[in-house]
Amino acid sequence: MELNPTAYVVLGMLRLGRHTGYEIKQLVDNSTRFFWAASYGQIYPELKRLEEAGLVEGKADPQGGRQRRAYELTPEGERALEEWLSKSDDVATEMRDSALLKLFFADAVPPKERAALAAAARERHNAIVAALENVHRNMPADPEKQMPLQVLRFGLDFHSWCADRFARMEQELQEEK
Amino acid sequence: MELNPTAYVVLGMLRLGRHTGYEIKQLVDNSTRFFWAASYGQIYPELKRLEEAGLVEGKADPQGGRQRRAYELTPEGERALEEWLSKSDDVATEMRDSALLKLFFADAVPPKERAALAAAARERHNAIVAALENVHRNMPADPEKQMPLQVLRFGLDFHSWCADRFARMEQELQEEK
DNA sequence: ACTTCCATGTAAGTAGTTACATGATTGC
DNA sequence: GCAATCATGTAACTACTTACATGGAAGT
Repeated sequence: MELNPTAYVVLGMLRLGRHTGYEIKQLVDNSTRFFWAASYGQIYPELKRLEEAGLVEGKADPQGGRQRRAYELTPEGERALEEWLSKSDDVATEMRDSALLKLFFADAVPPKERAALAAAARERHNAIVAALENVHRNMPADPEKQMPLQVLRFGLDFHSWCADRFARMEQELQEEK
Repeated sequence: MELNPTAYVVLGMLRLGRHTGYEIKQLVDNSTRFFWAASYGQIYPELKRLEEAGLVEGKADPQGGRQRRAYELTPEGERALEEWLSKSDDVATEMRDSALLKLFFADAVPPKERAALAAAARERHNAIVAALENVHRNMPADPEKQMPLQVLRFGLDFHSWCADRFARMEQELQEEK
């Protein structure tokens, strides 16, 4: 059975504990969204598909009069996740960066505007660094969650580097005007 | 009129000269694809839309018996491109990286496999560096194309940095097994 | 009372990929 | 003669976003 990466996001989050679709969305927004986002429009249908496939199991779990459906991994779901994690041959990186796209074509505008584009990109990455630092602060230390921390550190270094590199580009573009 | 970034890829490539849809695809594959890819399935319909909107103009330009349609920017197309380039408030970065996704959930697999994931990511970025160096070698020096060179240098630094950072993560993961 | 949060879901639309069909030209 | 390249295009599909509808609970 072929699952897409978003399905594994759901499986992965459920491996960390029993959760509702709503909670999965919160978890994604506080962690993987920086390299793999997911919306309700993906998560809820995906949960349904995964349940039909027998990889997760949902149970009604109302809180008071509020409807709620909590899911957990089945043994098959756990197996599917581990199998996917063990394949290191299909790792792919895709980027869609409109800042780099604009800079690429920016010979068409005056040098001042080129520098402004680089500055905007720098600011964006700085904002992400701030957001990640916030995530870091609110992250409970859990020996079972070493890898999320590793990836978070990667993300911090990554966006810091990008901010610096765009700052350098900005400088170079300012000098040549 | 609202255009998507892919439309601006087409406009931007046409600003560099008169081209066919086929040629635009080649240009994209040798340059922007690392931060903004585009397939024939996007390019040809986009050219049609842009022509209807009066931003590009296509003329039949057969080579022998082989049909061919070459496009160039209209003054309105040039204006639309410059206007887009002058807005630095809508620059967005989106990443979809299945390597980071796997690493994020990799507490579920033994340390050895975690290190293998980091190694695979490192290799991927090294391959991109090699590809970009190749692009660099085949790039003609043209004072009108300073920004493509700036962006190419950014890309080289970027993927080199990623390769190094994944190498470091790999080491850390090997030590803790 | 009002707002915010918890919670589930879907419909419509946009974006993008893949695979295919077609056919001429060039180089070996 | 054959493979690769030039060239145009579309149909089917997958992925993803946005906006909406619905309603209970908690906080202020």
